[in-house]
Amino acid sequence: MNLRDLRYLLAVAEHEHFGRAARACGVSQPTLSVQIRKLEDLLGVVLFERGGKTATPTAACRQLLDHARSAVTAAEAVLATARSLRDPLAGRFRLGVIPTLAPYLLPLVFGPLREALPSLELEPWEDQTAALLERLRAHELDAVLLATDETAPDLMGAPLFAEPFLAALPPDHPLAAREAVAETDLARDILVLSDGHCLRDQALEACGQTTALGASLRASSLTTLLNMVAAGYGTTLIPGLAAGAAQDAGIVLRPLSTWTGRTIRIVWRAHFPQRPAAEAVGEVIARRLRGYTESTAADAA
Amino acid sequence: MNLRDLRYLLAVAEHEHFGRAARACGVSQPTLSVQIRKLEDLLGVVLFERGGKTATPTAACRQLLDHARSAVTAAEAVLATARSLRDPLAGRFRLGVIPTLAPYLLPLVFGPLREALPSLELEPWEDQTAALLERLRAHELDAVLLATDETAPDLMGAPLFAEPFLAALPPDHPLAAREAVAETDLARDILVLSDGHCLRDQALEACGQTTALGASLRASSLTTLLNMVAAGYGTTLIPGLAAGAAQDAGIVLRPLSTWTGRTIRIVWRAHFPQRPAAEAVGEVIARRLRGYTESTAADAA
DNA sequence: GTTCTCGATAGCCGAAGCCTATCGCGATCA
DNA sequence: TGATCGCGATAGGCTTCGGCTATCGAGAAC
Repeated sequence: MNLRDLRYLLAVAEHEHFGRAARACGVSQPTLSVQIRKLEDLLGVVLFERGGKTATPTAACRQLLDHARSAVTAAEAVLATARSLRDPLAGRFRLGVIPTLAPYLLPLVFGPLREALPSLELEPWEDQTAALLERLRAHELDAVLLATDETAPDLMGAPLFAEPFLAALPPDHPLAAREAVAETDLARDILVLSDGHCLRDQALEACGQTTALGASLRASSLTTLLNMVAAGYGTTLIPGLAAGAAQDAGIVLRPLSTWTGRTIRIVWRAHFPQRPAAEAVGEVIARRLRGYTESTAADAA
Repeated sequence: MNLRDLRYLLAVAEHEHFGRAARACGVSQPTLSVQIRKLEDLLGVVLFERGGKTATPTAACRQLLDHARSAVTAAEAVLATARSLRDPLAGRFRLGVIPTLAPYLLPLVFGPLREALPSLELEPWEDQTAALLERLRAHELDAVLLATDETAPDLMGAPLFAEPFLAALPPDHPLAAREAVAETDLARDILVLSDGHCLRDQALEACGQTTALGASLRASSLTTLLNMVAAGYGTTLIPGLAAGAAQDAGIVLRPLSTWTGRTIRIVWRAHFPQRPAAEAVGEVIARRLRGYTESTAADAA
């Protein structure tokens, strides 16, 4: 049985006339006659009483009409829904962002994203790199913003912008007197985030270290880390976008003597069909952050 | 778009695997791939993310699944309902019966009908001949039981049994002394039903008259007519099946000297598709009334 | 590197659906 | 009563579509 058959059935039942129903369906009258006959054979039920002038639905037919109608309308709902979903730049878009980036980047890009992609419903999700990738591979996220460079054959991505690291010092720290700071100078009393944050590893690596100060001084969030630095527990490296928050916390920022930083990338599954949306999101973010490196360096100076 | 396409869609969405979905649908994997691809083209929406190992429904797909499911289940409801309606001897059967027959015939045949046609839901409808035919032609009745012989090209029918007329007399009427009564003897003081009852015309015709006693003595129902006869207002002809009711009313019944009566027929529309049911109903009634003429004559004697 | 799995593609075949032309029946009208 | 009209059914031919088998190419696993 075919949806077409049901449409024919409904048309004949409505018009009580094969010719008019055929015209309404856009087919010839013989076509309709044959198909209705076939449907009657298939169902084993006479659907219409062909009188001299009219074709009247039988009692059996009338019991089938409701079901037929709901089948046809449901099928049309499929088409209608698909039509409204056709735009790849529309619909829900679940974007994962690492915690050392989200609070500082998202406020900058929400506006431009809403403007450029008005029908994309952006749903941010904040978690650490490994968790984000797991969710991405499980189709629970559509794309993620990462600061790491590893690649995988099942994933694709695009770099968006380079974010410099800045030295974050207590105001009374000896290094605060310098114009720029060498990473190795920080190594002595550097504080880092807890395990799992990519920034932890990157900061340690930049200073040429593999272990940090005592476990009791590992901060679980960048905000806490900044508060610890401001309180004089030590120094740290912060990502450039967090500069504003750091200064608000009363921290002195200094550029590093040699440029060091991380590259923010957007990453999606290689087979992700909404790839245009991911690329568009990336493009908007990249455009918003264009020329960001220089201005941040200027702010810090 | 086809119901088949929706079934395929549901299968792939459920199994998240083209090969297994194909096996579940009973088709080859290429068939499924092609049809899903076509559906995606038609809808303008990517339905599945084909990863290395699995095919995952996209967000858009998931929004379509409910509609697709309800379309498929509604279509299956059409088939299931049709299957349950397939028996032509099942379902509602609206039977019109004339008022001078219904109260006396129906009690006799309800039992046999229930027994012979257990899934036929008989709905009796009592009205005069003209009204019954109108409802029959309007598809508001499926068949009617009539006592008239006229035929029409759009109707078909079958005779069921012959019902004799009996002379109905007040107990003290002079004719009550005779063994049999001639119709013409009744003519003098015959009472008849009101306009519209076929029995009225038949009774008058039997007596060779065209007008009856004064209008004030036209009864609107056979029961009233019997009561009038019992009260001595006059005589009448009653159909044989009403003999019991007449005797209960205290009326003397006599057979007519020459057999006179009416033939009860069942009539349905020429194109009526449930004709087997109409014929079966007629057959059951005819069988129940077989040999009825003689026994009634015996009762009256 | 080899093998296995999975989905996509190619090429062919039969069924199904649609069309036009025509028929047959019944109703209507002259 | 015969001609005409309207309606649904039927016949024959064409095209499309959905199905199959065989095969390919990509990616994962051994």
